[in-house]
Amino acid sequence: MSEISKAYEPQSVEDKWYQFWLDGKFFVANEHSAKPAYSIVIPPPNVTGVLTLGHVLNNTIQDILCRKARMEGKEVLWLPGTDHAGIATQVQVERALKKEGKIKHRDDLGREKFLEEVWKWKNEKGGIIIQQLKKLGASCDWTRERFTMDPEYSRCVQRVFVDLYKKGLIYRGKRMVNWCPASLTALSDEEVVMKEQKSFLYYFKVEVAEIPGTFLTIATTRPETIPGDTAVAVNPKDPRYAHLIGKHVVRPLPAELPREQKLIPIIGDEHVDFEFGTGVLKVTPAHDKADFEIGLWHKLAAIEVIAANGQMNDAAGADLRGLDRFKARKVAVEKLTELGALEKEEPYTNNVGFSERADVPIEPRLSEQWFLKYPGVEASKSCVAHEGYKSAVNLSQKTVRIVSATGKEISGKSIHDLRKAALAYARKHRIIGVSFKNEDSGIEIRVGRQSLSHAFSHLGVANILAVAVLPELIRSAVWISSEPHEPHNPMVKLVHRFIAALSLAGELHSVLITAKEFYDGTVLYDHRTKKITFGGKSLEAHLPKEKLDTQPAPNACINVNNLLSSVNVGKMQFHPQRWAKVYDHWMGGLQDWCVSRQLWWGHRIPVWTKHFANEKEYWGEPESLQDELSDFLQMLNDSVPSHHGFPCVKFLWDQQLEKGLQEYRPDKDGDGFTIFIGIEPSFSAAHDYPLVEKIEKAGFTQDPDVLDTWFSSWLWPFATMGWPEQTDTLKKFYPTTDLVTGPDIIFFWVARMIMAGYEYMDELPFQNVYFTGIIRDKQGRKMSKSLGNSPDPLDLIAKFGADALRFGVMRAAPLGQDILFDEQNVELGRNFCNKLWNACRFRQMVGSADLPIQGEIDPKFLTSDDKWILLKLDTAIREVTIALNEYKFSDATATLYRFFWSEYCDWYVEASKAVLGSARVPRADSGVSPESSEASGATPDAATGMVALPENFSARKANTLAVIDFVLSHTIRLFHPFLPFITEELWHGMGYSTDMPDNQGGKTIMFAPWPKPLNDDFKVHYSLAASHLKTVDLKDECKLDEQIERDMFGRQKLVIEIRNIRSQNGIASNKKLKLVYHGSADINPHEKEILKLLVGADCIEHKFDYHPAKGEPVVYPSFGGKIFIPREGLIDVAAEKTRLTKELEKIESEISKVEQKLANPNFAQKVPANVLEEHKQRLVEWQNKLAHTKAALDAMRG
RNA sequence: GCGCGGUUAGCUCAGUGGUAGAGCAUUUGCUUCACACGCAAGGGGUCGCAGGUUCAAACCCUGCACCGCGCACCA
Repeated sequence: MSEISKAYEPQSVEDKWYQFWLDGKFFVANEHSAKPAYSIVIPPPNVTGVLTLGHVLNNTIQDILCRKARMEGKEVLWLPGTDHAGIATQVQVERALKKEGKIKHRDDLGREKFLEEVWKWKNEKGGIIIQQLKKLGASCDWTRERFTMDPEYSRCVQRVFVDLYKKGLIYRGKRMVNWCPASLTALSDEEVVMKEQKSFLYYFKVEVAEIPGTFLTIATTRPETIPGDTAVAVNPKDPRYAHLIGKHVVRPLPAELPREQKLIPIIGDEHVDFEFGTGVLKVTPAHDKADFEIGLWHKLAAIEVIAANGQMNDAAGADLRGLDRFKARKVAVEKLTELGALEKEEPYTNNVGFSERADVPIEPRLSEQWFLKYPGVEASKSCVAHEGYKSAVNLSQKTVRIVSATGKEISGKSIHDLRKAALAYARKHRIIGVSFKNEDSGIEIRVGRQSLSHAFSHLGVANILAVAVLPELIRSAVWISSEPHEPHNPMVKLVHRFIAALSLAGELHSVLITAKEFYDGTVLYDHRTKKITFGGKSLEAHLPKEKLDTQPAPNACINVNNLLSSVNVGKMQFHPQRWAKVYDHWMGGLQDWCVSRQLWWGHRIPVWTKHFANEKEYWGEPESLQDELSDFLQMLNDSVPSHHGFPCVKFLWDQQLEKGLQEYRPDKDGDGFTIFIGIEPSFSAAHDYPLVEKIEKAGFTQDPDVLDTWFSSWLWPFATMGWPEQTDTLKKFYPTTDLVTGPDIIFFWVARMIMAGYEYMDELPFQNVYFTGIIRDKQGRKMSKSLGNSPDPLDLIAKFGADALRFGVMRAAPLGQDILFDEQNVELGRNFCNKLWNACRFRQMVGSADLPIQGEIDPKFLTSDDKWILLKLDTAIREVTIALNEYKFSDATATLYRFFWSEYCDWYVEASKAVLGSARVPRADSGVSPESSEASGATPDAATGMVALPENFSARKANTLAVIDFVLSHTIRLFHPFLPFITEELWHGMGYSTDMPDNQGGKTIMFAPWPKPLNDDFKVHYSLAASHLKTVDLKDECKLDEQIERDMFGRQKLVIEIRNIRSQNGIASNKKLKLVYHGSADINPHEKEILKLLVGADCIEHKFDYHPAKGEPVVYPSFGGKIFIPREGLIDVAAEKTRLTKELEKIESEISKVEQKLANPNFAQKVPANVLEEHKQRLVEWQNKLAHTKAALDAMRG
């Protein structure tokens, strides 16, 4: 830092240091290191994406965590990479090609050519976001960068696909799927977003065929699907229509069909809500999920009337054929009107599913797809910790350790022991819990892995209805299980019975049940209000009143929570924890995942198929096929290294699609069947492999579909580390430590990674998940390209610097809240960097060449300011460390800001100028008046009138510099995770790196030790504490740090008061004051110098006897005496009077507040002693002030 | 419908029962020898509403209102 510019210029240092870090290989993780591991896998951004503020937030957090971990001596792996983002990328490239005029549709190029274009695009744009992350300072191990379509990664994806098939979890099925007519692909449920739509509800009538002249009126939002209706459904309990079941109606469309072809049955189905519309439902099995179910049940035909592209097909009839589905809706309404069938239409608001990507309404469509039943579900369900227990539950090896929320630890030899303890506890306290075993609903409350009945049977307790559970245990030992797909009505009934049972038992008084199967509805009995609520509503809504009347008098409280099925319980922490509930809810209602996509860009499904028209055709084939395959098998075994661990070939076959669905196959092709051959990794990716060639020669073709992008993303934590081999990287860094991501992909990604982790690594993929907020603009709107409200982070970096951007975003990002982004945040970050820069610049300027950097601090010369700032540093280190451990990044930045700016710069540095800035500094330890030059031991220079340097001056100055260096070298390290660039620059520039060992900060601040709170030895040595805390008797000895704090606080109050008087009296800031101190002994000379400096006085004259002018302002220092502030010329008596009167009012109001409290007899009686004392003390202080202020006012009158 | 957040200064937000806080914005005064990307001093709040518990409530309990989000949905 030889050339120090006045302002920090980030542009001139950032690139330099990033290159320095890369050159030094400081980001590279060593899997053979002996250091403890810390790892994060990056949520891979879309390969063709550009950096957004969301990425900035996300990756800054990860970088902070990684950099702190490095400084703590951990071996850090931050594994970066990108995602191929199937649909997004394909759409993007397609659009670009169209724009370039290369194609009108992707079919123009064909699959192979189109994919070439995508790869080209990827190779051109793929690096952009990576470069941008580097600009931000991200300390990723770039040598390990991965892409989800890297050959090795693809092999993992294929391997998993085949493996899951073999486990029976992947199947092919003809199902209702969410079809996107724009991208022409199926979507998973998660890719569909519901949007409210204003539309119309159309009422049209149909004639009952068997009873001419009788009409049914049907309400629908989708008249265009009428040609696809194959039934009309009514509720069999509906008296209006029940008698019509079994008869038929005439479907109005397509109008041109003969009447007999339009007869559809009237069926009875419980699903029909007779409150809604007219109570008559049209059933369109081919275009509605619910109707499909009804169709299955009643064996109805399905007529597809909407084609894949969203246009009506031939079956829709002459009027609608070829029309877009929305145009068709209008036309259908016109047609109904024309036929006289339309009765009315009314405005109606309903929710319609939209394709998240293409933003068009999805079409439920019958289609043959690959589905996955999720693996690893059981372990995944319970692994996320909930509020209430601290996660230290370990049921393995039959030993149990549970730490309750209260910190109380319960230990037992086994779950069994705990149950016994629970029972004993319950007997003693006569507390009752309840277990249900309900065969009908399959609902059971269990303890541990066993049902309660089983668990307690050996104790002779039969038909357990009531079982006691230790309150601390309940949260972790009881859960209610049921089939996730069961309708939850029986559960609710059960809860009612539960409450009734408790009520009758007359023992249990407050119950809180939380079970995911109840959608976390709660049952709560409040003993104060004597009210029970369930799911937020009063119990009256659920239970007959007479049951409530039996409620006993309350005196106990029990919590019952769902939980614990395995050793994984609570091992993973979500931050903030509330997302655990969202996760649980989703896990509780898992639906099979449609994993195939009708796209080109992605992992092509490694399955080859051939359809056989009949058995003969089939039997003609297999021998040769078998022979060929066994040849290849042999060949592959020879050529593939055995440790690879992949079985080479596996038949996948499926003689029939799901039987029940046959009727819905659009291509009724007789009794044919299909053989599927799944090919495992290493081969499917490369088509020139002979195996594939042979298979294809035999007439098999590869499934044209690709896998959902998330089907590759969910393997990210281990597929990036060399899985399926047990690599050293995996051994060292899996499970990863933290995952940082947005809550919007909790289902898409987080939950699925957890399941994959358990399935393939037998272990959770990460220990902590931090969910960031969503970045919004100042008005709270989501950032979006169309709104143009998303600033380019690179522009911000160019304007303010990467550190400023990081700091600004972190400061504005409280845990778990959305962030309203404003450029002012970044400006604040920039200002802060500048402050840091200048504070260091100040240190450079006051130092001199002959003084060492980071000299030893000599306790002998330590002033109270020095001690104070060291204690504040200690506090800051503690606060920042705690905040980071709790993922409270905005708290950490707030602490750093406060400490550095308000405490260090505003007070400490300013005061230190008394020592550093002027030569006329007397000895602090002399204890004599500096105004008397004889006493100070220095003689005035005859020529200048200046006092010569006391002998020990340079030692004192050096000591102050040493304290400054101590504080700065710690502060810079505390800042490093947040502000990597400027801190590296300062670390070297200030010379703090020179004393450090190479691997601990000598080369780079990245490995400098993370500051630790000052220890007792340090504090005692420097008189920051009276003695080691454990030995000190607090009663006798006033704690030193408290004394230091008090003194400093007193001085700050005094300084502020004098400054205030200056300001209120209109004394210009640049005008030096001449103060008078009136007291029995003069102020400590060192203190006096500082006071002069801080309030802008050129002298404080000590007088034993002083008669102030009328209205002369006066302040009362905490160390006694009075300080007068004389004004040359006229005193503005009125202004001073106003000031004092105002102050008086405030004092009086405070006094009355405290007095009122103290006057309350209950207060003195019930309040804790220390609080009482505090209040009394406060009263005394205010009363003192009152006296002073009154005196001052009096003086003004007199 | 169910659930989850939120409601504190003009704005963005801290604040887990004991004297209402920060940053920004704003007003005033300062080219004070680190920093005008700065220094100093001020002004500004019945803590969404209503009850309850408590000696004491922004904080705990109950209800309500409004804002945001998620899930599930009836055509």
